[in-house]
Amino acid sequence: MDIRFAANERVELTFLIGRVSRELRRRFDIDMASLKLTRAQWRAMLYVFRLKQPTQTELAEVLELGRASVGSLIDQLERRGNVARIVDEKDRRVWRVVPTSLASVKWAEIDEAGSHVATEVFAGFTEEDLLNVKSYMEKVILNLNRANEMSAHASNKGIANDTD
Amino acid sequence: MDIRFAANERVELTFLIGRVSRELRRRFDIDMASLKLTRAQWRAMLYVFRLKQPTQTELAEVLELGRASVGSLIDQLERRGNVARIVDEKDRRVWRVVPTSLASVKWAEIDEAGSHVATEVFAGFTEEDLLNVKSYMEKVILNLNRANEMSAHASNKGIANDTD
DNA sequence: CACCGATTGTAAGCCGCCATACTGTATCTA
DNA sequence: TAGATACAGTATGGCGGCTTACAATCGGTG
Repeated sequence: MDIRFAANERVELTFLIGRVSRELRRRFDIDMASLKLTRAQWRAMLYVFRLKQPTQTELAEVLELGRASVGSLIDQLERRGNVARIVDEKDRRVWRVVPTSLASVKWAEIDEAGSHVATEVFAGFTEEDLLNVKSYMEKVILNLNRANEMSAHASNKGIANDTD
Repeated sequence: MDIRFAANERVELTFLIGRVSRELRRRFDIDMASLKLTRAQWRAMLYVFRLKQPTQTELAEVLELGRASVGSLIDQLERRGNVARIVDEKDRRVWRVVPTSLASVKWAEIDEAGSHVATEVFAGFTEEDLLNVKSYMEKVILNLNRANEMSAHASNKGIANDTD
């Protein structure tokens, strides 16, 4: 087998993944526009319902976002009447995030919108394909984590000089 | 085969792709920090070298970005001395983008940085795996395009009402 | 109790990307 | 030749996400 996947094509492949990600977000945003939600907001709502009164930090963890990002996401959702912040009795530092009754009523509809897009996006994929995609993506994440650890060590110990 | 990939899991899969994309960019950015380039800038440079004096619009096409995004990318690269804008003799509307001699000298090194990351990211992937990833991603793009066309038609003709 | 370190959330400012609206130039056509 | 139309690039402002720095609070330890 000849080298069809030279470094160059691997680079292109990372760009392709980026492109998929961007277009995916765009499609979600379009489909959810009628619900007045962006994909990021929709996703936050998803976990607000799942977690039952999560703190913002808890949300940040499951969403894999920074606390600051989640904070502004909640701001948006609060302004539009989708969630409310309620105080925690036991810890005055934290806000607990809850859906408004309005959002609860509309949730079935909102949830449906997500399923619709996801089904559309993977049209023609078999179960096996989906599992493959998942495991490929997870493997990339693992490789990235390993790389991050390595560069962290290198800078800690002053090893570095890989490209010099 | 039971339904392991319900709509819910398909949604999660789109999130996973987004996460991969974000972490990919982060890793590129870290590796290229020593070269004073972000991934987006690096990528623009790649095509500046490949295309030989492209216009900004041509760059926008190959990069699959909007013209405005490319404009500001070129601004950054120009400020840091990586590219220059030269006038087109035949059409006074356009700028042709060329690498500076400084960038040309460093290009081999810069190019290497990209290969390094891409190799790291796909460590443990066989040729077949890489081809699979590529074709899965392309299929998603196709599905997205089809969805976009459909919703465009629907809104043109006032059909819509898919989710109602 | 007093203090110190860890933790929650906010503020400010950056990057990457987008869409929209605008300027200036080119080109086609009457 | 004038006027409409198309096209290149810029300006502006928005979203999504990040980092860094900070205030308030909690919790442990002396």
